Amino acid sequence: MKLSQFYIKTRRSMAAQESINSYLLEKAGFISQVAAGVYAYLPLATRSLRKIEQIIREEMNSIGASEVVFSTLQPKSIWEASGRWDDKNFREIVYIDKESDMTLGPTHEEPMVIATRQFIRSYRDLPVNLYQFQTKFRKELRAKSGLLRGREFRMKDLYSFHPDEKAHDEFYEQCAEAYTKVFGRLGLTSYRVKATGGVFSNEYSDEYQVICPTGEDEILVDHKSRTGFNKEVEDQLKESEKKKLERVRAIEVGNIFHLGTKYTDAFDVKYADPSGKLRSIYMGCYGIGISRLLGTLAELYNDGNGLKLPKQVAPFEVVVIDLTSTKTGLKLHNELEELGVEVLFDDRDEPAGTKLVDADLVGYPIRLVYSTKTAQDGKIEIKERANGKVTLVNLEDTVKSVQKLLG
RNA sequence: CGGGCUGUGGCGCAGUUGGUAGCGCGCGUCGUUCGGGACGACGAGGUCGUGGGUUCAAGUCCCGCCAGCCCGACCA
Repeated sequence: MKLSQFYIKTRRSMAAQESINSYLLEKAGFISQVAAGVYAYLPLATRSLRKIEQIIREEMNSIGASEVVFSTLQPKSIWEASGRWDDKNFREIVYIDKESDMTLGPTHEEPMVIATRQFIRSYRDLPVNLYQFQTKFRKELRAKSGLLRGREFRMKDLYSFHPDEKAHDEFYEQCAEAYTKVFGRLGLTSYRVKATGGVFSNEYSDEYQVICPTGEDEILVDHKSRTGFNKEVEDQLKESEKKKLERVRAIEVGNIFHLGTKYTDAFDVKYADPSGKLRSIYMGCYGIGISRLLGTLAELYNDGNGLKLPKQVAPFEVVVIDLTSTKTGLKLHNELEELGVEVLFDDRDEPAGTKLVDADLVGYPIRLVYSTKTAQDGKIEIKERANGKVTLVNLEDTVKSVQKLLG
């Protein structure tokens, strides 16, 4: 891909911002703010979000879930049926258009139950595991911290339906393992943290938290087992238990809930067991904040010069900068692209400094610079963004070296 | 929803005791440059968030509203 044909607009001057993730993502041209807690995802962010979603997609598919795309617009009747329409706490966070009696979906328990109930009549129809990538809307009283708490945000939400509690718990654990894998693949160390169920569930929930000093949650963790407790439930711990835990700030990147039969019973959905007896359906829901993950990664992977996103989520793997008047850089780019490497060629008519500064800002994991200096010895410079390591390799070995670095 | 701060060319900002708006970057043209956001010359670009009010005169003073940021409360 040539940079001139791809929309990357980095910013030279930016107002100082408290939030590192929105400052850097906006400066590097990933996002553009629309309103408090509302951002447009520009081409760079779009590519990163896709890569994050693909990793999640693979892990969700591997535990037997099917991807769907449900509607964002939801009629009032959906909420009335479950009784949530009259739940004041819940209603306060929902964008409602009173004229059409429609809402912008803040979550999808109800639509999932409604869409599946006619097909879940027998134990043979269970389990059902559906997930989607969706934009959610919630009236945050105070949007803040860039992508970490928005009023509009990307989310992966999975809903599962099971014949009994035991079956649900088994899937719940499978999903928990999948979540640990997802965050690991993204380059994050996640902690499974006990928390209250909030307005969604009367039971406990498990949150997936990533330690980050700028996070808004306070949790108590055990590093060895990668587990912990949210501050909101700490008074239920014994002093001796608390002593063993470290208190840290963190960002909640995912969570999983036991919903029990709350929603299925509300809609009176039952299935027939082998003896023909009608039974309640057990449900769970499992969320991952996609846009929040991008914010978290930006928050953790950066330095004074810009972003350092891990290669599995960086918008491109390699950038090629040719400071000579030859076609060497372009040819290299073409060759890498042929091989399936996500490579960008900076073909702008800009001074060297601009290209180098932008490369650091966007944070391409691998930067190739070909210049008259390196050309003298028939070499090219390879720089790794993550550790700043610079090596000079023979021009003909470039592709091999890049592939080695990309693993 | 309470408290604080801030709204001025595209972006970042300055604007004194009220006197009719300026700087840097970016942008356009030309030339010189080319390994860390180059340099020179010329040029384009602003109803100062918004609605009232005070005044001969308001970017500047007063009041309301809106928006953004931060703290708190709240929050899958």
